[in-house]
Amino acid sequence: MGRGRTEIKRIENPIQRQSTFYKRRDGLFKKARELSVLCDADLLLLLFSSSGKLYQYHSPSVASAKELIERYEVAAQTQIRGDRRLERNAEMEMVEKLCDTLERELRFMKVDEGQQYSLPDLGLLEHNLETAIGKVRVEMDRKIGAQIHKLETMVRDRQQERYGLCDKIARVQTLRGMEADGSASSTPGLDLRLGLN
Amino acid sequence: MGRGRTEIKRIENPIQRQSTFYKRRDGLFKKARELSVLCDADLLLLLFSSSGKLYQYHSPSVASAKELIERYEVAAQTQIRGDRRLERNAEMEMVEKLCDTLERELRFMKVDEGQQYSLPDLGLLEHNLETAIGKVRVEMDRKIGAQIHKLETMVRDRQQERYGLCDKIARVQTLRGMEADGSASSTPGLDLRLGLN
DNA sequence: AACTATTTATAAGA
DNA sequence: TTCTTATAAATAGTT
Repeated sequence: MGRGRTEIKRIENPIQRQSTFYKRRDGLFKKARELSVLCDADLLLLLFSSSGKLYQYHSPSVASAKELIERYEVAAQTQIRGDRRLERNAEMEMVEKLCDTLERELRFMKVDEGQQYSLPDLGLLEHNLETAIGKVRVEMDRKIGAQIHKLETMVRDRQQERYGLCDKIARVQTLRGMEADGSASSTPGLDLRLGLN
Repeated sequence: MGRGRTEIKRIENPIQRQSTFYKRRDGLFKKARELSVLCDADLLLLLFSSSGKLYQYHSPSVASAKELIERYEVAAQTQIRGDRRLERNAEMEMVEKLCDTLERELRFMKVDEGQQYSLPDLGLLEHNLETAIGKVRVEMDRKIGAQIHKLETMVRDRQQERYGLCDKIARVQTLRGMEADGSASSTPGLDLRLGLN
């Protein structure tokens, strides 16, 4: 649109890129709103400009972006059924499938007034459901463990970096002798800048 | 665009709504791609049709929707700083802030060759970081606990429903006498339909 | 799915 | 930024 055909590739001129970003961002948000209203669809649009600033839009029908993200996470798992990474989410999926099936079975039984299935069958269902939940718990523990491990690694890395610097400082101080003794116990400026109290 | 001005309100005719949904969805995705390429922006578009089907688009520059969602969660917290629900995520934010600050401090020290801060200050940083991580762990445990509780409630509800049905079955069987004795131990049809083995 | 008459978006210019 | 305008692009109604 506009004067002259536009090639779709990165705009190198930063002024022009910024201008185009504003115009097309507004256009995209408008189109998003129209689609959600016209077709009764829920939608979330997260947009990070090249400078890292966040712009977001979500359809008025949903309360928050978080709500749609949660819905997405459920739906995405269903969508990748058959994918190779399925294994990682197999337990979660199994619980969902089980609940669905159970619901369907129970509905069916209600219609037929208990003539179809025996108590042992129901017991089997119950047992399988409990097994699945056990697996979900193990998986959750595993994931939490991984996250904690990641954090610990992060801290360790920082510590190592710090120790390296401490060595440097010590060497510098040794070279200079012991003229600066009272200044080592507290540096309020740092505390203030860190804002930790 | 198109013949006749379009009012932006829900299309009541389902056929027309569906048709419009497809056309505008394609248009929106195209615009999204163009914006991300032209302006070097990262974006994520989650779209749920009125029937609940998920469509998604994310700019080629990011590996997955999950990646952008995580980035969003960080950015959104910064955005709602001052909001009341801040408290719930205070620990997470604190760790991030700490890491940022630490990085900045360390960079500064490198430039000034260890003349600015003492070892005790660095020890304080280290201690604070460890405290923050402890808090993060507690929060993670709390969240996991809540999820497990939710699942347990779900299972309990299902069990109650089942037990109610079992009573019904028992009553029906009692009324009929004991003519059906061999059929209670296994019902392969159910197993097959459940697909649990 | 395709076709077009129109409306709408926007690139360039001011 | 913001507005204006010439023109490209999207799409509503239709087949």
